[in-house]
Amino acid sequence: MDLIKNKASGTKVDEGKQPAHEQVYQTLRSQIMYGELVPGQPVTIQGLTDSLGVGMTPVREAIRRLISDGALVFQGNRRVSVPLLSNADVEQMIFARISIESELSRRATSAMKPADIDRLERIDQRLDQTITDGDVSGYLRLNHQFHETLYAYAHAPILNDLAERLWLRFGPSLRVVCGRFGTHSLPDRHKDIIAALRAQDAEKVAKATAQDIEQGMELMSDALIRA
Amino acid sequence: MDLIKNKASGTKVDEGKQPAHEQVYQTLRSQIMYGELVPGQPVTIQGLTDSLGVGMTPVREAIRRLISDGALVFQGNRRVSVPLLSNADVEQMIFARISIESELSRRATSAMKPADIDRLERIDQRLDQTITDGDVSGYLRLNHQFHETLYAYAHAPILNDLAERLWLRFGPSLRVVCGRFGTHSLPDRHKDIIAALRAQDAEKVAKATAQDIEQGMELMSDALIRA
DNA sequence: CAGCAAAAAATTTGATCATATTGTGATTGG
DNA sequence: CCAATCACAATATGATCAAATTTTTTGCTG
Repeated sequence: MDLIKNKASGTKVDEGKQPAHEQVYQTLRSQIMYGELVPGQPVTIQGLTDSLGVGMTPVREAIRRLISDGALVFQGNRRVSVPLLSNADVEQMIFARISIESELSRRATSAMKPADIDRLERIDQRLDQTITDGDVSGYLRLNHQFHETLYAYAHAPILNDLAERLWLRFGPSLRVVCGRFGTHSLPDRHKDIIAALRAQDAEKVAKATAQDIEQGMELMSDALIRA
Repeated sequence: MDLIKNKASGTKVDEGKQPAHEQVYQTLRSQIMYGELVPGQPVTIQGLTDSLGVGMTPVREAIRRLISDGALVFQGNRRVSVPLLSNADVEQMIFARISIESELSRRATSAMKPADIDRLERIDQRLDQTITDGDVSGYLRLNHQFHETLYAYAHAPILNDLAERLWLRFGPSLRVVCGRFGTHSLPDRHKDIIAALRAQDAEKVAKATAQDIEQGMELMSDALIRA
């Protein structure tokens, strides 16, 4: 009786102790974060109830959460869609990301032991592989994982939450950039970050993080102008 | 933006315009922001359906949004409550608020015309009245209105959104501080902000904003230690 | 008669509610 | 003190109603 026919997206929504609305949220969140939904694409409740095989209440709750996250936008007449970023939006995000995420990096530095830094480096190596392979989906996932892993050591849940919120907002647009330019032109200050972590130089870590963010976001800004 | 056409007769307020879940959200948000709910207080769905007179679906959606906002917290076993802040939380909020809101102030400076600054000053005068009256609720509302009005001139919706999110989080705890110490010891760098705005000195505006934030938040931090 | 525009019907989607089901905490008997 | 049971609150579904968009029909003009 638990068998739920899953239509499109390969993520199953059955099995697990978690309530359905939580699972729907995580599924959609992941799809948005890693650019499986195109900016501007409309999102309908009934479409999701069909494709995910759950009732409308869990879907509605998940959508409300995502709207609150800024991962989806309410288009006025009861329509919901994936956000399209303006240049002004990107500019504000650059400021906010640098402010918050540099601080997260700074705080993470002293908490990281050599083994932790090794773990981060292994993620970065896998990340390099996705770049040479031109694997956009893999790149988006591992790039996020790199930053997420680093920031976790800051033990600052509120700052982390603010950062996550920003990542959700630019996820779909970042995917578009990668689709346009490929993965080869993508920035990677991760080597600098790792080196500075090894040197226990918090300011250098923060600086390298800021540069990584700025490069990535400005690439996105450039791509938006052309779109 | 669509203009709403007025019905010719009876200008009775059209409450049915907004969907119920939106109204529930706004009601709860206001109650949380202005401290009508005590930190740690449990929030139940059924209690709200009874007291607000709506079905559970709108209530559920509103609660999910507020959890995503950080205005409510999910306590694991299906329990939802108003957040209790730790000292670490407050410390992170001080950093985030100063980063974001100083920048909002900085950006607002050049956009404000003398008449706009007058409007801000009138809000501050009413705020002073609430302080001398010991009117805690009025203080919380007008203090928020002062900052909200100022930040609106920055025309930076994403930064604004981050700031609002932070205000929602500390709202209930701020109320507790006021209840403990009264309104007389509350910080007010608003005069400095207004003076700097008149001088068109963006850096001074940002600095005064940072001081206003820091004083208020550290008062809160002190109160939390004793609690 | 053709083409455009406006109006009306139909379909799609969203909002709300009532109800069934499931899981959690409390209580009471062993 | 532990465990089986009970009561209640939360989760989830489908039905129902309302709103909006799309499609079809109709009427008018050139």
